[in-house]
Amino acid sequence: MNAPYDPRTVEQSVQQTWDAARCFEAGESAAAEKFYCLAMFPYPSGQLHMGHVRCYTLGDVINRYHRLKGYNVMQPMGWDAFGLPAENAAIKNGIPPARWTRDNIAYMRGQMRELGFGIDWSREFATCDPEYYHWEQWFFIKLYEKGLVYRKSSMVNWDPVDQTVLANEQVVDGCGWRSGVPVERREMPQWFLKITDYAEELLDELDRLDGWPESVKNMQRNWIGRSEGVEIDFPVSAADAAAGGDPLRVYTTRPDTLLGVTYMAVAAEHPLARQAAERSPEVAAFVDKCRNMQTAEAEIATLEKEGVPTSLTVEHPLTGEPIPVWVANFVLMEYGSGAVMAVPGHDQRDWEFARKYGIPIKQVIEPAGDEPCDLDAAAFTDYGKLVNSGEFDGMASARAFAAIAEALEAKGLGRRRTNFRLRDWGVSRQRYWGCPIPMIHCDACGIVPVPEQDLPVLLPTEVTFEGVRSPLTTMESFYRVNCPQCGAAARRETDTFDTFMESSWYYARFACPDANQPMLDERANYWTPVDHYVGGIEHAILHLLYARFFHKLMRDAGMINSDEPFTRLLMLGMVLKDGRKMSKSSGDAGNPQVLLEKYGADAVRTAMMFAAPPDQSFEWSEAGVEGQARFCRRLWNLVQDHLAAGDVPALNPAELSDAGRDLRRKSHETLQRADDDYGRRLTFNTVVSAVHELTNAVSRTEPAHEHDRAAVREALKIAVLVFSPIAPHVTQELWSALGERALLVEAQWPAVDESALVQDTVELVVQVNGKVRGHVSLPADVDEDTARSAALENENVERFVAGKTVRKVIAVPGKLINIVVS
RNA sequence: GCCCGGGUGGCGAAACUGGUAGACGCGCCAGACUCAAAAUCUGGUUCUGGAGACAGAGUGUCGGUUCGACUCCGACCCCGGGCACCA
Repeated sequence: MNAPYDPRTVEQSVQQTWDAARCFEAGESAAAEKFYCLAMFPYPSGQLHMGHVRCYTLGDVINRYHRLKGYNVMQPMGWDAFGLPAENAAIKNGIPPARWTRDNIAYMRGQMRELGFGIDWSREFATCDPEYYHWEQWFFIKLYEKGLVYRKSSMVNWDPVDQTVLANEQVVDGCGWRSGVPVERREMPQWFLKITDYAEELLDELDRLDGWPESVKNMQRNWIGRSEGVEIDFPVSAADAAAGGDPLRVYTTRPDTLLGVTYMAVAAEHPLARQAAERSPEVAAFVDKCRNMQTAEAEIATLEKEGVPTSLTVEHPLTGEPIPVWVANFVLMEYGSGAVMAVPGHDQRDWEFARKYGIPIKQVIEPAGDEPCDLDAAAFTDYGKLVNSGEFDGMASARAFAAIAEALEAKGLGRRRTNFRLRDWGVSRQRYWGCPIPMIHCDACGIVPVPEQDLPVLLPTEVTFEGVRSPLTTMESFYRVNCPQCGAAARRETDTFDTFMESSWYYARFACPDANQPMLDERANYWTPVDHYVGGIEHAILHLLYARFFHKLMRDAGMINSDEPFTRLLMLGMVLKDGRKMSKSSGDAGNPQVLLEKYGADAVRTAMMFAAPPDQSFEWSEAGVEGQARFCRRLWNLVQDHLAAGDVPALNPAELSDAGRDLRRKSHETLQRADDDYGRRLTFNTVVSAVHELTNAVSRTEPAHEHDRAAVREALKIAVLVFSPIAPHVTQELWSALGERALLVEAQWPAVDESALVQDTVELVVQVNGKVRGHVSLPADVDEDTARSAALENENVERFVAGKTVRKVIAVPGKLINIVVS
């Protein structure tokens, strides 16, 4: 290797070596501990952007580090291939989504190979492969049979541009996440997965996910949103009961304020509101207005709180007093029972509403301490002590909570209840490019699942688009079927699944991508859970929650024996360009291909790792790449110069000069520090710094003799090995140049030689009143008294101590001495 | 409004357990090599003063704890993310 460093040549040849040796093909083995390393698979949008480069480089660094540490590592890759952009491309350019997707995959796979990711390509699949979605359909039917799937007509978010239903989470600020236009509300029959059955477990298990960032767990906790409260029935007053007798049911987290209720508020869609509308034109007009407002879907949050009184009253469950019922626009039909008890004294929203409409405000809680409380200015919303509450007076809120709950339970008018904010997962999409929902609608038999032997329901790939609507809805060959039960003409479901379905279990399928009977086999239990999952912060809630849900579904179906899918989680910050998230529109600066051709994969990977710690968002700039290309070249030249100077003897620490010993200490410090940075801290930016420092130390070292040159060789080998997870190509080439015959990916991370870390002399900082005034060099095992007198003898220190009284001397062994004077 | 992060040179950042703030890199400046340029190498580079040794100031702001604070505590300002008529 006497040639000058040419990254493209080196990288191609090293990649061929890996391919020939099939280094990254993983198999189940009892010989070493398994390590499943996974980065979130990409949507095949066309080409990689810098966000992808960051994500998969981080994944690959973790992969390669764990190989060096002796694990049996598996790092797979696949494609989240269903989704809207393929359809949009088809509509725009007339290319069928399947072909567009396959072309993109081929191109992006090539880019990943060029970047040198150590991926087990034998496991690759795309979610649009029938062999994959076959099992998703199969599992959906199993869940249907278990009662975890249901069909419900419900209000949905309708995107008028994309002509499809959006999940709540796909609506951002009232607009579709892709189209950007305001969503409308429509009623439609939809398929739902009962994720709420698992709400409790999904929440509780977060406490045990020690390998997850606290911020992500918090986001999931908020999303699931557990609240502890009481469900209370307010009987309809006798005069109104004739119209239909069901009590008005509400849910509250503050039963301690029950005696402060002065009105009830129900949603416009609530049955009581409809009932009142029949009798009162004012109420009917208001209910109508609310519906229109929701259809227009403006900024709900800034909406003025409005309502109308009905002539209905209910009875207070404890006192029997009549309470007026209002229809209010701030009550959500979808949450709880669509009705609330209003306590204007102790809820700010209820307070504002009461002030606006002149409804009485009654104080039932007073501050336990000295907090201010002026019900003319605002509601008092803290917990406190009960007043004006009869037998409950004087109780603290917490005790009153229990006492009032018991009193209600005794009367049969209430019960304690845990509520969740989480809703069931609507999985139907009125789109073409997705997994067909394996159901058949028969006039006689109703819903009939597609029989197992007829799976998969294949998505036709030869289609033509007329407008945005799914071609399936007009494709007779697809939807005209005979009912599997009665044989009569029936209609196949033409909706497809939300693509979050595919990404909810792909990680398990990678363990056994060819499993046939059924979707997973015993290999899934060898590889899962994923030991380290890497991906973008934008998936902190939905994808991760759905995947956790699916894992539990697969566990309860007997296919998986763990509770959680991802043991350790690394959430990447975003790669920004001009302050915005990187995307296709970012132009050349965001195009890794240009950089790859100019500087090579090692430089691009290193620059990306060096730019910032992984969890931090940062603005990408090309400037750093050139610097890292320079560093690769320096390392290359350093190794060449070293080799050109001839052979070295076996390392003998006893023969080293001071310079040799210093270098050797630096080598082993680097090894120790990098091990911690790679394994525990996940700060790969500081690994790059550490390798730079070691390389600088080698450059500066002037070997006194051949023994020192042996220390230089050791330093170079450590630098190369430590650097290899980040820059795997150049390091492989240098590794073999340094005389190693086995591949670097098969090497073992060396143990730190503790004796090399020992220093005979240490430099102590001397401070006077906390300010650095000098340094003293002393033997490492110096006693404290000697250190003190040496510090006081320091010339510059003397100047600051002279004429003053030494009050105290603080000595931190091996670090510093602080002399306190006055 | 509530819940998380974060604020350090011209720039990206480091300082992990309270112990030399600015490692490492980018950029810039100077020098070497060169007819010249690029590349490469060497040195310098927080600010202010000083030829320099050195001194003073300095990690968003104000205050506190401590021999000693980027790090801990209290109040506040700003930036980013998440949630939000959730009863």
